[in-house]
Amino acid sequence: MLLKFLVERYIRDGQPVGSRTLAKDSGLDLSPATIRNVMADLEELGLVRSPHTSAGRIPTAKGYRIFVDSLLTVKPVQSREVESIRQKLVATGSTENLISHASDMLSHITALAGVVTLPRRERVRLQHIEFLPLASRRVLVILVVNGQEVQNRVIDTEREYSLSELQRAANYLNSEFAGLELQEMRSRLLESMQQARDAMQHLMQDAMRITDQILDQQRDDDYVLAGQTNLMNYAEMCDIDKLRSLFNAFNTKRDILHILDQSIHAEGMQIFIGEESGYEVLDACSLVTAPYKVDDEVIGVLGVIGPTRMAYDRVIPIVDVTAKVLSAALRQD
Amino acid sequence: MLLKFLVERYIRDGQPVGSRTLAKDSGLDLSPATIRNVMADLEELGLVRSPHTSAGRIPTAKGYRIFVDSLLTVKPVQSREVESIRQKLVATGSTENLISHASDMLSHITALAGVVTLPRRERVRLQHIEFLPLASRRVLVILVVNGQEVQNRVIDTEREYSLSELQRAANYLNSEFAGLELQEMRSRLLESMQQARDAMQHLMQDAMRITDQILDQQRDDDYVLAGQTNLMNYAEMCDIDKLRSLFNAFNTKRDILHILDQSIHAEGMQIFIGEESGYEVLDACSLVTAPYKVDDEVIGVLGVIGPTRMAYDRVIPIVDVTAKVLSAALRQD
DNA sequence: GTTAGCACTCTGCATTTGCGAGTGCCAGAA
DNA sequence: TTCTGGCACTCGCAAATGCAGAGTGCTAAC
Repeated sequence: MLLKFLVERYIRDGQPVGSRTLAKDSGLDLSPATIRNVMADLEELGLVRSPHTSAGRIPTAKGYRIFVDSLLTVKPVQSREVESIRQKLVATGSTENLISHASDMLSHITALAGVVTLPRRERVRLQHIEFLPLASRRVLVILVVNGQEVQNRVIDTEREYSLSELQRAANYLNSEFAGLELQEMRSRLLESMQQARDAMQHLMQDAMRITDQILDQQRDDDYVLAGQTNLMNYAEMCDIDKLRSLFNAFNTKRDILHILDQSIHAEGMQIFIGEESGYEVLDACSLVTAPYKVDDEVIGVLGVIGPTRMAYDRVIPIVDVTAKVLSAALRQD
Repeated sequence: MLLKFLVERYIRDGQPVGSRTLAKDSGLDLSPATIRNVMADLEELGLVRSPHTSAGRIPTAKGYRIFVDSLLTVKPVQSREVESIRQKLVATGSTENLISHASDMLSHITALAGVVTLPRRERVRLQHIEFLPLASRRVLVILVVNGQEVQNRVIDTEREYSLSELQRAANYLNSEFAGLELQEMRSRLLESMQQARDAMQHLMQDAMRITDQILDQQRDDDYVLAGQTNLMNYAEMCDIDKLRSLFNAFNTKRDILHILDQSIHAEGMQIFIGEESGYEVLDACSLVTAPYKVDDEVIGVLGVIGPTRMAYDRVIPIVDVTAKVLSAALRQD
């Protein structure tokens, strides 16, 4: 297929590619004229376009799509790259560092921007809860969930609680609910509160509010971005206005998260090319993502953002293995 | 002083300013020719320079310096702006959010990039400590310090501890050291360990390692940046290479932190103009900073980064009040 | 179906040209 | 002494021009 060579060539050096170069370089033994005819067909199909009448053709998003879906032969990842990813990640301690290192690795190896969402676990398992009195009527709640994640919130309580009251409450919750999921705890707590209304009523309500907050927060999650500046290297980004709105989108996070959200639900790798994402700022960009999981449950997604003209054959497997390595690293702890 | 009008004019519209415009617009009743003579003098003093023979003059860093030091008349901050800062910050809960909101406000109001270092308290006061067993020989240590800051670390212990052992240890530490500074705790702990060597020996050692870590971490601090994209609006930033290295510096943080560090030690506001900062990436930038404090102790610094050609008369007071408001907001909790 | 050839179009680049803004300097006025 | 008007000069910028190169579409022949 001629499209393949055209896309490869364009990816390689970013210039519109014409019939002559293609004839010489593609290995196919065809004259420029024939190629011109074929290219005219491709243009009619909407797979390529010419930026102006007498320049070569460049692939459209649709063209890239076909290329990626059916023409692409991926390059296996250098085993030494895999090793460097693995080592970097395995050595890392906390979950948060793990995520940001993964993002770094992605951006370094691909020379694009790396992005990794924070892991979101469907099942948040309470391990330990602790109330600590601050000033009057303010209580610090510390929650340990999922092994070693610590969350904390300050709540304003309705009345003042003594230290021993708080301890009793915490003891109760710990003995009763440790090991359970927050969801579960929430409903059971609600139940038992309806039966007996005791002095802790309000405090328990507050505790519930916190669990709600935490469950909520799990939802509107976040991501870690690295190597944005890599994107400035690409010629198609020379337009400062485009660049600004892209960076703004990175900061706002909302739109980007929305796209990443789509790929977390679709099992397997996902590739958004140019305008496919539906967001104007990403028109000139592609996004290659792969979900990562723990215990066979998808808990996040990682990937890279770069110009549509990225080296898919190299990037795709890199994203893939990084997801696998990250999954493995997360399982460990 | 003529320099004043020149700088003001240049700040206003970014064009090299010539003798004619200055003669007409400065209010001084002088002919262009006179002004030309004066400007020649200024150039000799190194306060202005002409980008090429027949363009007007633009201020040098030295020129800006004199301008801000002795010629500047600051505009009082709009009281409604002060109010919006105050409201935004007072409504905020956690310290971390406070910092990032402050940064946001700075960047919004000035239309430059806002930067705020995380507060670093010399005295870290232990409020509560808690050990939680994870897997075998791994213990999660939760430290509450300074009112409501929660820190946590996982440590690998030498041997396995039972839940009750851990609780005893925590109880001991809490009853003995709560309210003390970590430094103090550290030395006392060391002392008592040399006297009696008990079963907890190792655990205590580990606890101490943690306090060390936390004290360390206080040192290599961090900052929150907002509105970087604002900088892309300025003509002097059109050069994509400059822009990239600037953004890289933002990401690396090291150099920026170093500069911010200088201003944390210098009481009062600090202004770095262009190459004064000593870092090449900031050649075309100025940095206006003010320290913020709690209980009369400087614990951080905030400011804005923008082109040398920024509206100092507006920016300086804004940075000033933001520092004050942030200080006040931090005192509250 | 493929190829060669031809006329045509468009861009990129360098060169030229003119204009305007601004300067430096000098001689004369206050 | 200090300021001003005038004049020649210098540059940069922008528009105009011309040219070479790359690429196309089309048609006619293989």
